[in-house]
Amino acid sequence: MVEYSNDKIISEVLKSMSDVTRRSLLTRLCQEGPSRVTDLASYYDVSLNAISKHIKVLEKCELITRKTIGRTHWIEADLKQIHIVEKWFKELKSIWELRLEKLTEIMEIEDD
Amino acid sequence: MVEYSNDKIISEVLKSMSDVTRRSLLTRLCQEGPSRVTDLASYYDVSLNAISKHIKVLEKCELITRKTIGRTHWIEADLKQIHIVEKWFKELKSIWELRLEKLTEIMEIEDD
DNA sequence: TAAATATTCAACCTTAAGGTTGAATATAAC
DNA sequence: GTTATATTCAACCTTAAGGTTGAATATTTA
Repeated sequence: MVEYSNDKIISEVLKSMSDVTRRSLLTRLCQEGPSRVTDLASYYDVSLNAISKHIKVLEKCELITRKTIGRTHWIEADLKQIHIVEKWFKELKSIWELRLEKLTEIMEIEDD
Repeated sequence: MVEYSNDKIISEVLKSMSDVTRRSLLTRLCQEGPSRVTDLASYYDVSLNAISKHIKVLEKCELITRKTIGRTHWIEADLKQIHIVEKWFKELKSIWELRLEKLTEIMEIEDD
C-alpha cells in the first residue's frame, strides 16, 4: 500500500488554525451554526474584507464550507480536517513511545 | 475560577508546527531521541543556519528543549505543548456537540 | 428601474517568515 | 597556542500574511 503524504494538508490546516481570529471564527461557527459573512464580521474589530479573507483561508483547507443562496453566503464549520491533525499528533506520540520501548528493551538486555 | 487564555500559546504552537521542516524535525527527534543541531541539519537540503532557526522557533514554544554541553547543543522533543492544542480541539468539538444537542431539544419540543 | 444589501476582487502597505551568506563565539583537539 | 568543530548572530533578500480602502458584482427590495 502506498500511503500518500498528508503533509501539505496538515500544514495548511495548522497554519489556518494558528490565527486567533480564524480560531475564533471556527468557535463561533460551532456555537452558532451556519452564519452569514456580514454577521460573523460584526463581532470583530477588523474590516468585513479582512473577515472575508479569513473565511476564504478556512474554506481553502476545508475547515468550513460555504452554501451560497442568492447574495447571502452561509458559512458552516466542518471539523473533519481536524481529525487529520489529531492523527498526526497520535502518530508522533506513538513514534515517541516506540523509541522508549526500544530503549527499555536494550536496558533489560544489558541487565543480564 | 479565572481561566486565563491560552490563545497566544496555541497560536504559537500551531504556527510552529505548520511548517513541514519543523514537523519533520519533531518526528526525527521523537524517533532518535536527543540529537545535535548539526546532525539534525544533515538530513535536510537547507543550510545549518536555517535548521538552527527552525530549532529556535520550536524551542520558543517549548516543543523542544535544549541541553548545552560544551559546544554541543542536545535537542530533545517535548510533546506536552501538543496537549494544549488537543485540548482546544476537544473544546471545539464539544461546543459543536452542545449546539447539536440544543437543536435536537428544540425539535423535540416542536414535535409536541 | 433605482437604491440598498451582501459579498468579493484588486491594489496597495507593513510586517513577519524562511531562506541565504559571512562573521562571531565558544569549546575541543592537536 | 593554533586549528577544527558546533552553534549562533547579524544583515540581507524574497515572498507571503494580514490588514486597509475603493470599486465591482450580484441579488433583493422599494
